[in-house]
Amino acid sequence: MEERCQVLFPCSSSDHGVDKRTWCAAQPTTTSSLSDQKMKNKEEGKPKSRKKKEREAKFAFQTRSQVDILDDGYRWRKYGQKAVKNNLFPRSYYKCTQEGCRVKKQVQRLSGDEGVVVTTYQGAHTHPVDKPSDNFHHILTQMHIFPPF
DNA sequence: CGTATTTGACCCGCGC
DNA sequence: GCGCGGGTCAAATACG
Repeated sequence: MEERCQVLFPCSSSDHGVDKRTWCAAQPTTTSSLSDQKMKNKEEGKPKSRKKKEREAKFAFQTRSQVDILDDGYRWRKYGQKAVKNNLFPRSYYKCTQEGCRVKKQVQRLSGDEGVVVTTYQGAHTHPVDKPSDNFHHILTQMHIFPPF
């Protein structure tokens, strides 16, 4: 099956006032220190390990595809799904199954444009891709993005 | 039986 | 201070 994913446009700040600016949050600003550590343990307050939490590079792009999950060659494990406001379709959260690789990605299908899927990547992989996908590489090329993917 | 997905609970930052 | 919106965990379930 060849899911033809046509990249529409990356999330650039040079918008024309479209309602797609919410995805451009790739700013390294210390927006908020995510508590990626154990948050469940409220018993232990461990006030340590409070370092600067610089945000990982995050970039998003939209594609026109029939399937939500684009095959970029990596293996992802779904760890969450939440419904966002102003969107009829839920947003899916994925994590790279590679050990030590904390790359996250979220997929969101736009309501209104059912064929449009927004994919947001966060972080860089520590391991090379095992199953290269020419399709995904083509998308990155169109976006002028060439990370160590 | 091991691994991935599902799904509700939980947590946190922010706006009011 | 509280409620909302968004992000993550983890137990249960599905699937090979």
